[in-house]
Amino acid sequence: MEAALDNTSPNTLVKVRVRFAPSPTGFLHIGGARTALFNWMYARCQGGTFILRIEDTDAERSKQEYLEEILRAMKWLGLNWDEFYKQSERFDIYRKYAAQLLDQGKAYKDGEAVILKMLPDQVKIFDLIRGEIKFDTETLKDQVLMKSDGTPTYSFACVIDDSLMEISHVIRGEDHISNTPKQIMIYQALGFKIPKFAHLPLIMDEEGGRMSKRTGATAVSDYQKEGFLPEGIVNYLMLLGWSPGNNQEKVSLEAAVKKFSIKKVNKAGAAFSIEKLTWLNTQYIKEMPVEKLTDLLLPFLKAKGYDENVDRQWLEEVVKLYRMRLSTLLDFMDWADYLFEPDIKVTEEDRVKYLTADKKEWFQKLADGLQNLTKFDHASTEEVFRNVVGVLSIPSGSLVHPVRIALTGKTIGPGLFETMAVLGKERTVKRLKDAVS
RNA sequence: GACCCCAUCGUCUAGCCUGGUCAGGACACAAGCUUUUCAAGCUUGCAGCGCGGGUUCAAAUCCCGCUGGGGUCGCCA
Repeated sequence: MEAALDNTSPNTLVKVRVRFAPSPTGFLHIGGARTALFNWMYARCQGGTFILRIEDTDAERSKQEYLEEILRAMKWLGLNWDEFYKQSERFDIYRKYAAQLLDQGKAYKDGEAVILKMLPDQVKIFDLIRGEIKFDTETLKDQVLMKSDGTPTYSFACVIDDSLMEISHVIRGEDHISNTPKQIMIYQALGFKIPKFAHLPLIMDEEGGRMSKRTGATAVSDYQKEGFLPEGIVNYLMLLGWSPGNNQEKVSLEAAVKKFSIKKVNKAGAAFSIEKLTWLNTQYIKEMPVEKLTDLLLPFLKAKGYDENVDRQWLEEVVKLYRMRLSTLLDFMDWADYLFEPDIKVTEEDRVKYLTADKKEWFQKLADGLQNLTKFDHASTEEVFRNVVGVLSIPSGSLVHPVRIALTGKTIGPGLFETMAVLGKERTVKRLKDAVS
């Protein structure tokens, strides 16, 4: 159905086969993840095949560590692949075709290198997103196909693999547009069928410049470490250059696949906004079941050096208390530090403002009342608190804030009585007594 | 510099193909409500078709130019 629409010759129904072809010379970049995502969505919405092809022809720069990192990030994002190839295992194939072009006189040797003669031509490529793009190959230099060391160049290996793997649509970043005419010449020399192309707009940094580590995190793994959820990242990335329509912003991968259309992808580059990503992440955290959220938080607790083997039920109570105010998983560590650290941290400013000498008596009264409780929950602690406030004839606010500081070290946070409940009687009483010296 | 791509609120976008809807939504920002604080939530507000020519009764939408931005010019991928 849709497959026929994306095809220039409507009579032949082409099976959709797309690929994401990262080079393991670095971590999976957020821009690479977007390219992978769009390829994945196109494959899935067309009932096609998504291929992961590792372009590791450069033995010097390719690292096993990076390869593993890329695979891990792809899985984490939920971008599963149907077929997997490594170019380093296919060198014989590239050599064979290089020899063929040499035999046919279409390429020549320069030392050990094999070079393709460029013929003056007008090439047109059909881009699903941009329409027809015309190039004049006259200005193109002869292209190196095989390097002196016997390994193929990017374009040569790419063309051969795309052909042999029967890639129907080459979906890649806009930075590859200028490579396309060169590759077309290789397709033609080889007598291969030319696939359709779709060049995605580039992702820019917040200022509209080129995305780099200088202006923010670029590796998918960095965002994971910062506590972003794959759902949030994927959702944000798909919104960069595409819209599901109906004014929808929050869209799951499954829902997006149902609506995806490569032709609706924008042509203009998009600036990456960490704030919108963060907002989406907040939405996913809020709707996440407490149990699952708690699971996801455990590795962060461990990384922070906090004891992750605490009572599970208690931990879930804490998570419940903070889940509505988390933008990232990492935020939880800041909120809940007072529950894991032996001592609270109070700024000098807050100490002077809230923990004044006159609070000593108030805190003592409150501590005494709380000490007598057998059941230490929201209702019972509040009852004691109201009582103390009544006896002292002070507005409750004048005690609430100092107490929050004394217990958590923070001026902000959830309701005071829920806070007391998770802190527990022993620590609550102790911190009240120790607060003012 | 050459070649190529692009252009709607500060940002992401809908609308453009098949001209005629107060140019719609979201993030951010501001205000209000709520409230023991901070968030969250709800309500409201602010803000845009880069410029200049055409074509047309009518242009964000079609055409041309300009300007601006981006990309590529490796025996890296």
